[in-house]
Amino acid sequence: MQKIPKTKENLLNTAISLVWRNSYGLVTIDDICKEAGVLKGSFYHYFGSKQDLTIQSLDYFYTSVRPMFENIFSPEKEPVQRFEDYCNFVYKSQKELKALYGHVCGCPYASLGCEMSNQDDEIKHRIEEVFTLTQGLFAKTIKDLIDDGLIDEKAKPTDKAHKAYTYVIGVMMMARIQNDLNLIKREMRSGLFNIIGINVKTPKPA
Amino acid sequence: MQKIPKTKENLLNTAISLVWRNSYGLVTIDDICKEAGVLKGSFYHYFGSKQDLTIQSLDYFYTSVRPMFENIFSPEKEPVQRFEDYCNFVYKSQKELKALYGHVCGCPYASLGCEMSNQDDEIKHRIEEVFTLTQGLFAKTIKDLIDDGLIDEKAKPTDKAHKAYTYVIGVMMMARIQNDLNLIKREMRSGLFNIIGINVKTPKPA
DNA sequence: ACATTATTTGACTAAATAGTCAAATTTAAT
DNA sequence: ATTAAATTTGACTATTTAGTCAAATAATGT
Repeated sequence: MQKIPKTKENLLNTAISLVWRNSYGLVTIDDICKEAGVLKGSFYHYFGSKQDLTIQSLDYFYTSVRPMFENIFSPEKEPVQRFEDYCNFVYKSQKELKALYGHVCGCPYASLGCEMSNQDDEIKHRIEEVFTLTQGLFAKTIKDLIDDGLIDEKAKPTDKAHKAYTYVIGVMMMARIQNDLNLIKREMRSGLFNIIGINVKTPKPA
Repeated sequence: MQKIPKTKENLLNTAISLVWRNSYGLVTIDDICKEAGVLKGSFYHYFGSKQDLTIQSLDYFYTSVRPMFENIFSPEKEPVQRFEDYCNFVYKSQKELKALYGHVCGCPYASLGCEMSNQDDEIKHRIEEVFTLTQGLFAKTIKDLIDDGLIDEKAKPTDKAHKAYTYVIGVMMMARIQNDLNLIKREMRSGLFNIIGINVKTPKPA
């Protein structure tokens, strides 16, 4: 873990924030510099282009997301609880973002991927990587549900995980497009549990 | 139905095509004019801005999509068949687009909505309208499934329709991001039928 | 045929944007 | 304290982009 210069980290965080709540195409290098309070020369000292910055942002962002996800999906927890925690985490994060920026921002990987993955293979590759890892966490949890006899094992865990994750991306998209936080509250957990086959009752308090 | 001048229609179609396969932010007015073989002066004769063009494109595009959807979801057909036809239609369209442009283009409303609906309320409004209408078609079909005794009626049709449509949007996003047509083939029908509660067997030949 | 309206042309401006660079400054190492 | 490396500064260029406009051309109605 090499330490990142302050200005560089500032630019990375600013880029993530701006692209997440707006879009890749709408955010210019000037925007990022202005918001970060950094001059253009400094930007080009650390990054070769917007594409370069974006790729480094994705890597940088994932280093902060990964440990959270591994905590949420920790195998030491009850599998149902992992999905509960996941839904709560997503809702809480999106609520914070909406409070900050006035918009439901959705999934940064899905939004960026939708816009950019048919333009840039490096971006595409990184996003697919995140998708694969997250689906892996889903699959492991579903496997544990089966092993615990909590759901029946008609479908393969990886298949269920894939469908469940696809649904989650759908919810995040709809919530962003319609700028509706309640969509996440109402539809994320219930739909996810439906697809996986968990008995849907009122959620346990976090 | 007033007739649209040739040049204007050309610009509308070009804009739809370019934005669909790339993105809103990446496509410039110059791009659209160049691709359409139209000079900028003509562009501004018909449209006031890119935003104006986009809104008119959405309206124009939906006039061609709507009758197709109403045919697919015609109440005279068996309800299961409607969903079969819907899946086949989506797959076929995306296959054609991929053959033309080399990319899975996904749902134009969802992609544009993701990028633009927190920037522009008029665009957002039109996209939500399409979503509402499509979910209505889903809900009607699900209601017919219940009436025919083909699925049990635990959940409300509108609720199921909403979850089903959310899943469809998820599939379209994943297919676009990963540029993978097979995702639509493999996951669209099976996931949709699962959520709705239709017995999933091998699809009937179209 | 004539007048009116719609459309097209192409050159134009102004602003935004990406990217460069040498010199000045700060930081870190010996 | 001195040197070397890293960082910052701010002014610079070139290109792209949105948008304007008056004149020329084409289409339409009478």
